[in-house]
Amino acid sequence: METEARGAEGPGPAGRPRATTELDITAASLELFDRHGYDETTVDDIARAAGISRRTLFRYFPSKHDIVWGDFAAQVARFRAALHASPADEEPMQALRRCVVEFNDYGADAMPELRTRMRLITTVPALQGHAMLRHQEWCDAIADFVAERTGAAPTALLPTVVAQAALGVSTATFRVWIADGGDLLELLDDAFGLLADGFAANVAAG
Amino acid sequence: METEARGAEGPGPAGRPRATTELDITAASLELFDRHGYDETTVDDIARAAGISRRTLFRYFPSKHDIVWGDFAAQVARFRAALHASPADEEPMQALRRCVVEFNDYGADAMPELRTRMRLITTVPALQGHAMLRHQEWCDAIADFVAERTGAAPTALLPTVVAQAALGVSTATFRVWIADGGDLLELLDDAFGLLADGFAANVAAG
DNA sequence: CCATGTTGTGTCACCGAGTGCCACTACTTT
DNA sequence: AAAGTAGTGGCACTCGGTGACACAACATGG
Repeated sequence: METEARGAEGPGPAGRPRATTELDITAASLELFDRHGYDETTVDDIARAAGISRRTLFRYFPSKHDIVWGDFAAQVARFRAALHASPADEEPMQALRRCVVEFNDYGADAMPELRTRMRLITTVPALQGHAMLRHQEWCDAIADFVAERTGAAPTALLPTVVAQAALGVSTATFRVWIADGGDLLELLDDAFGLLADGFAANVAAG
Repeated sequence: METEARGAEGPGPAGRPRATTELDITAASLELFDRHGYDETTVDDIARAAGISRRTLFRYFPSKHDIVWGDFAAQVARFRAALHASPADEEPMQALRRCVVEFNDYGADAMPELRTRMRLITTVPALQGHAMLRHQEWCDAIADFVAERTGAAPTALLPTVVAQAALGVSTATFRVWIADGGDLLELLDDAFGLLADGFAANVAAG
């Protein structure tokens, strides 16, 4: 694939070119998961669909769970950069709110795939569990941002609590979105508004 | 074990008596995990230490992950009852705060085992992931409570967001406690104070 | 054109978690 | 003593994941 795409950029790196890409594998997997279910799809099924061997598949992804996430690390890097680039006079919680909404704005084209991915992650138990691990990097980005803005250590109580709470809010919002539909970005904006203002004002006997 | 313990209560239920208890298995497992590590301890090791067969072990616990948690479902039931019994004139977020602190008050005797358990859950990746699944019941209890108090549906945005945020706050607090020590109940009280008041007031440029 | 280094791929063997099946065991009641 | 019931253990099997090794496909240098 490097071979055909390199064009005028000169020869690619030495060695045998890669036979596929992470994106191809993820696309093939989501197709299978969506049709037959996550647990019912074996790794051999995926490898066969992607046209590679089982062993090679595990060189592209460390586990079956990770296939669903694609290149999440790159997305987190983008999120981290956006947080860091927020203007100094913007309220931290408002900056967080804005960046989270932007982070989840993949455009209308990517929405169907995003829905499939999030439906799997929020409904399949094995993936629900794994989500926590994948989200940790995302959480760390928030904790670092809050630490930077407040002057606290990234591992102190306030930054970690804000980060984990933000994760919880995101998770809940995605779950509501998958179940009831609606506009994802609007829901996220509402939910993070609640978080910034504090729940006490909004959760009252009624 | 039922056999020796039934005493004057008459004969136990028909059939062969159980050879061990969940608590015995959990105790033996924590010992092994603490000494040799979670991943390094195989299910066969645990079964041998508990004096039962591998097959029987999986009749007591659905997975190796669940062994660490013991009878968590019973604890959640207790938590749910405490929330439901909170006085009607108590602010919901304050009731939640109080109940969470009480929920984690197992007394000084149980502290070493709690530390071991929570150290495993917060540091071993496989258990970190599984924790989300186990905590879901705990989250549902909160969502139901908030729904009850606010009149919203348990699956609406506000109750789910509060519940997930509360879970995130607890997770962060436990992580700080395991890493830095201190008084767990005090930390929880502080963290849930932040959550109730809202982060905006506490997270400001400084 | 051939030799060499480099990188990716496939095959094989293996381990650990988890499950279905079935015989057996230890208790109960009649 | 016979029948019923619930728990146990062994066996074989599936599936996810890993290490080792040979092989294939590219680059470069002679």
